[in-house]
Amino acid sequence: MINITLPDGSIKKIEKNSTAIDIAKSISEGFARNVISAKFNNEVVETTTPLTIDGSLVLYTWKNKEGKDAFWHSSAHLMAQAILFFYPEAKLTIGPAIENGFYYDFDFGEEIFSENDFKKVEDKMLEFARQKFDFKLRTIPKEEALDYYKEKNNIYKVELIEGLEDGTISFCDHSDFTDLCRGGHIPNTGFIKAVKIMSVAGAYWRGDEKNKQLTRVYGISFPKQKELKEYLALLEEAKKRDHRKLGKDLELFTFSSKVGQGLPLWLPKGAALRERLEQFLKKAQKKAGYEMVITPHIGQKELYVTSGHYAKYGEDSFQPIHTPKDNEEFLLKPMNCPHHCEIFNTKPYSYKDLPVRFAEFGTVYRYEQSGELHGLTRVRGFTQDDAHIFCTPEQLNEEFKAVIDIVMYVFSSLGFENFTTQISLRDPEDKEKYIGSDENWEKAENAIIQAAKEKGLQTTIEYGEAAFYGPKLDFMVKDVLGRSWQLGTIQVDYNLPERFDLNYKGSDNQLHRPVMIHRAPFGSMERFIAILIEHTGGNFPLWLTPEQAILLPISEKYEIYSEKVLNLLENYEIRALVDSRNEKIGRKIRDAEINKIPFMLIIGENEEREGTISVRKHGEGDLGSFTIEEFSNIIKKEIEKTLKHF
RNA sequence: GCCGGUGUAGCUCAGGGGUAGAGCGUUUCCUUGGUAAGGAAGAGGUCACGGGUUCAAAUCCCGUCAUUGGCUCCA
Repeated sequence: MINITLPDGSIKKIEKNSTAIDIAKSISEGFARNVISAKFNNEVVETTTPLTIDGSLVLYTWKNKEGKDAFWHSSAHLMAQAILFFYPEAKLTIGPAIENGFYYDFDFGEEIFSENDFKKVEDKMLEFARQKFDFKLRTIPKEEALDYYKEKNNIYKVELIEGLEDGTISFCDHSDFTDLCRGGHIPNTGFIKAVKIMSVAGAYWRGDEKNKQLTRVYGISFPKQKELKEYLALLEEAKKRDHRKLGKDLELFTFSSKVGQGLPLWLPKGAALRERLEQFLKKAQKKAGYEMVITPHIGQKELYVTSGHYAKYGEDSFQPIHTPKDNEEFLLKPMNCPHHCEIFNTKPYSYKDLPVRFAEFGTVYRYEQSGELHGLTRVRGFTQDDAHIFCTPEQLNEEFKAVIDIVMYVFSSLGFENFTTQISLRDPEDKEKYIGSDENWEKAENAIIQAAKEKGLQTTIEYGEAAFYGPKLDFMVKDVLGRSWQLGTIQVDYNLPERFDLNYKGSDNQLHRPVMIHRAPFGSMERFIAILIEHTGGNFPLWLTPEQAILLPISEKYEIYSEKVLNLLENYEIRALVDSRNEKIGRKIRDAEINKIPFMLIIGENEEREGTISVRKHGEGDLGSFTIEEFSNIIKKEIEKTLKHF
């Protein structure tokens, strides 16, 4: 007998060689039918693995993340089986579960696998699934494993096995399919009731561009057909909030192939919205002691040689602009920091002058690979809400925390609650990618970790995500399709001050190096607005939205009164417009609702007589009649709810 | 940059080797109305661009551009 401890602390005495499923059955038959994955002593085991020693066991169902992982990973095996059925020569590589579903990377050789092939693979997967093949894990000697894949000419599996310890190598079999696999499967294929191949894409072997490109097939599967339907419906809903679609519908921005890819054109409504965002931040920054500066869009190549940007990105940037005169080379600015360093350099500073904070909405240009461009979230020309703080080492901690406060203020004012904070550090394995001394890097990294801790931020640490000149604290937010984007960023930099030979005079009458903080709460106006569109679904906060109200006269007879109301609203600084189309009121309301205008003001005989407006709120309905002044108070109060003072 | 997909009216999309289609929008006229679509008539397209195959190409093939799902990259 062995003792198995369950998560609630209870201990089950059971026969040696019992399995996770056996233990689940001893709890309840119904529960056992739903158990699809298990962890024993904190390691993933098969639900059919015989347990031979005392230990703690956690059982998982579809409702747990661990259960889903096992389900989807097993589905990847099933998909590989189906694909081998049609493409026996395809070579297997890896097939993990991911956040939503799974993928499997294949080397199809000369064959092309495309969308047209999805249906037959799905059907074959379901056909196999229904046969309820058990997933069986077996450990085999390294030599045997290598021979098996060498025989099949599968260099990928051979490479994987060569990196493994003998004795830890296992294969998973189901039906006639077998695959190198470390385990974590559902009991049998019968649990998989619904499958969908989502997409196909190229993916480099081991994520390295220099390696061969494999074909990655993405799929998702569910224990019930209904859940698949719901998932697909959810995806459809998400697509409706896509900023590229809403940006077009709401006339915020556009692109022109004549202007060039990745170069957004802001339409009047979008430009006005962006302007309001800028004013909002400028106001907060002014209170926080920032000074605005303005710098040109180009700079001499030499500037970027000094900063180190040229050595790092020169080849992969927009190439230098040449003037009619010989030997003059200018670069489109990819960053504002070198310009700001030169502003700092225009006069001597005492420690009493610091910190100095230069802010600029600086438009920068970066040559992003064409395949990377994406709506407003990844573009070639964009505007950073940039600022650089030059301070003494002693001031660094306080300054950094003050910047965190601004970022949090920005995020809360715009209703971003689902963000994560990530500390991006150097890749300790690849220090060549970065400039500066180990000592300074350590100081900078510790400064960020310390400040984030003092501010109580729940951070994750990502190695290799730092900028080449310094580590960062990044604020990450997801878009509608679940992709993660960096918005706000705060960076500590000991390197550029050195490269630009920045200094200040200390109380000891000696020259010292300032520390530099780069920061952008929005990140870029383009990306921030893109994510804001997706998070709000186009229903922007009232203070930001293009039109706050629309006047809907019942008929032409009330147009004069409507114009009068419009003027009054303007006096209260309410952004409004009139729908004077020859349409019935129902139609005007419908269109205003679709256009996501927060308030609809209906104007007819009664209102003209009483000197009022009938107010209808977007998504909510009729609120009743109000005077213009009362209505302006409604707007004012609603704005105050979201827009706090910094 | 790489691997797939897509490109037809302002928008959303159907079609597909032989006269270019729908809904919405837009224009004009009728209607003057009370909280999510009033009626009628009209205008609108070198089917992304350039080559090729063919008696004939929007349709098939090749290339380019743009766009899109990934990969790589992201100062």
